[in-house]
Amino acid sequence: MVRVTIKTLAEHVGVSPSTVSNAYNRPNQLSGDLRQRILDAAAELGYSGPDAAGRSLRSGRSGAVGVLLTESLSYAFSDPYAVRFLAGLTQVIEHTDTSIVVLPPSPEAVQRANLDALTTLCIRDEHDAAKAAAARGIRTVGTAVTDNPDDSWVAIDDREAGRLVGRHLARLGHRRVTVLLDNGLEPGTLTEDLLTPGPGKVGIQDPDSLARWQGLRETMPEAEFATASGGYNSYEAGRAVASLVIDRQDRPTAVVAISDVLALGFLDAMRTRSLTPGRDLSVVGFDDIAGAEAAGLTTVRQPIEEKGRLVGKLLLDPELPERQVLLPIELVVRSSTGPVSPTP
Amino acid sequence: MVRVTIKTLAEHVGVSPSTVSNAYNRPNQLSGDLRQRILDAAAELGYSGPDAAGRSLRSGRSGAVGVLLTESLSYAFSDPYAVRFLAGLTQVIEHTDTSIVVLPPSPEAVQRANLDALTTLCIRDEHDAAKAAAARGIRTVGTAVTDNPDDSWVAIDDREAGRLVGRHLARLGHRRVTVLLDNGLEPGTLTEDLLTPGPGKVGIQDPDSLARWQGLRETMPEAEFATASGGYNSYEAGRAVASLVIDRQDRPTAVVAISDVLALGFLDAMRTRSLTPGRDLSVVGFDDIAGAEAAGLTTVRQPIEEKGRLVGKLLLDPELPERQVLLPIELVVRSSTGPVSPTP
DNA sequence: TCGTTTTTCTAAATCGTTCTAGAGAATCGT
DNA sequence: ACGATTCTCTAGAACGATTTAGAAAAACGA
Repeated sequence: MVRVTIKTLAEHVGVSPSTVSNAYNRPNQLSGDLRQRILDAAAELGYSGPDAAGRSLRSGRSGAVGVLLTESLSYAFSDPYAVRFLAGLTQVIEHTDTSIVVLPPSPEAVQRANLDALTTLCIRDEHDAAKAAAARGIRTVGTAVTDNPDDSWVAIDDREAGRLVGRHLARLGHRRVTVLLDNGLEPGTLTEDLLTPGPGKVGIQDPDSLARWQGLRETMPEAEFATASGGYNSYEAGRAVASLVIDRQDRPTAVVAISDVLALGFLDAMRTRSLTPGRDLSVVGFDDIAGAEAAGLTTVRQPIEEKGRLVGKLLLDPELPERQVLLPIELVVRSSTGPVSPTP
Repeated sequence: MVRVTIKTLAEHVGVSPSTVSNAYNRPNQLSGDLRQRILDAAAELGYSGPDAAGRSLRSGRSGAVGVLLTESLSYAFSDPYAVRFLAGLTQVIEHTDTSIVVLPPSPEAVQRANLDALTTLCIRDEHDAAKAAAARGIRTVGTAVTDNPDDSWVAIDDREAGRLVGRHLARLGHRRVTVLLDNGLEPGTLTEDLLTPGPGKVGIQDPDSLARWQGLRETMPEAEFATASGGYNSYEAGRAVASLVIDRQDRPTAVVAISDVLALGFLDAMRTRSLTPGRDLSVVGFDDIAGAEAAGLTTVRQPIEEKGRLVGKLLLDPELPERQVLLPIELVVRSSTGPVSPTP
């Protein structure tokens, strides 16, 4: 079976390839009569419209925007934050004939994908795939604040988010804080302090997370920090890492997780041990995902879906006047935090 | 700024374009020394590898597989079934340098996307986008059973799923059943019976759903059926449609929802009205999504994630021997169904 | 009716890459 | 040392479409 191309079809109808192209792309450039004849012939020959590859090569557009997110692709659909963001993104994209390419975190894949623009989410700048994305020289919408006035991004003030948490905990009297990371360490590692930047500690977190830790630290100058890693950003990881934090002599009085999923997993582990959040141990998360309210988790809310929508708009239209958007955040205090209890 | 192409780079290094291409695609076709020189020059000129469009035009491959799902794209990330399926899909795809294109339900978008293969999910064959997908003549993996031995698909026996529910309800003594659809009707419509095929009733449901209704009907020959539509396949729709079903004189004794989300929303509405599922009204769903167990929903379980994984494998490798897979299903009886209570 | 505008269609160049076939140099086995 | 094999590299033709500039025909305005 020989492939039907625009040329084949043009010959069959007796017109030039340009005209067939116009029949599909610029209907008002030819008579309705001829256009219909072309479309009929197309149906007859089984031609289903211009080939995607040829079209995007010549036109320089592909009608797709990419999302590069998380260290691992399958988290894209299991992490509530990512799902929510994507839901917002799709809302603005779905009526535009543009499709969304979900990129695996591989430089080859990023290089290979047909895209008009892309956005990155929850990925460290140092990651090879992120570097590949930057190198492609494709239009990019970020989710973190940058200095460059040419960049476009939609972000929250992560440092301020950290400060909100820090002030809250300081006011409640907390001095011993353990921080829950999602990566950079072997799962189940607990170290004194990984937050202070130093040699060998760069790139441990994505820039957003780092800023949160800085804000936290800044507003709790008198506190001692420890660091625990669940290895991944998941409910399971939060639950698993709990044993390291809870079942030790110098248990902290507060735990701050880099994300709500991690915090929710941790809360679950506390429940198992019959510990009451907010009384025996205070727990804070970030983002305010769907389950946070039900679990009574104190967290810093950000408009995740709105973030996705705004990123979507910027991806679609690079000419938008508002190219750098800082979204509002808000500390939502629930039952998982409380004043530090007198040592038993 | 002039664009750097393979040709530019080749001239700069003093080799042929073919050689540059080989440097990227067939490293063992040239000396390591020359290859390194080419890569260095690329870095210097800011060339980040072969252009995606040119490459996919020439090679005939694009390194991407598409997913066409649901009538509306944003449901893709809010419907637990779709999310779970996608999670399975990504698991097998993420280590292959292949990306996943999420297609909006528009024929233009489907036509325009650069894809090697695609799969459809929860979409009626009659939908324009589905037709466009079929017309493209691209390799397709379906999620419904077909007769054609050349097709490849991963599916469950939807008719049998319906039968499992029907037998269960019949045994419990139910004779008045209302069926909850997700589309085909204005939201909030209640009709006598839309399941019997007939003129004007074709295409009301996707084929999978239709099969479920057939199985249900088949095993409940003595029951009377009514149909209610929430308009969409969502928790909200399930809750909204409840008023139509519950607050009327001839309330049914059992409600069968085409999906668990719909059923869960319905259960929520019952709770609001202080009705006890399984006693005042029996409710059944399909799929056994994450929330079903907690809600005590009787449902027909299918291995959603596994379905996604298998579809992914078939999308990647068309030569796979197992090209038609029927997955096992199982009726999971929980507290939302019970014997029909004597009329008060 | 005649110049002007609009409509309808086309020729030819181009987008950036990969592929096939093969040339020439280097290496190998004996 | 000679034919056979392997290693490097290249020329040139696709891949399938869109775009630009413009020709020919038709419609328009006065």
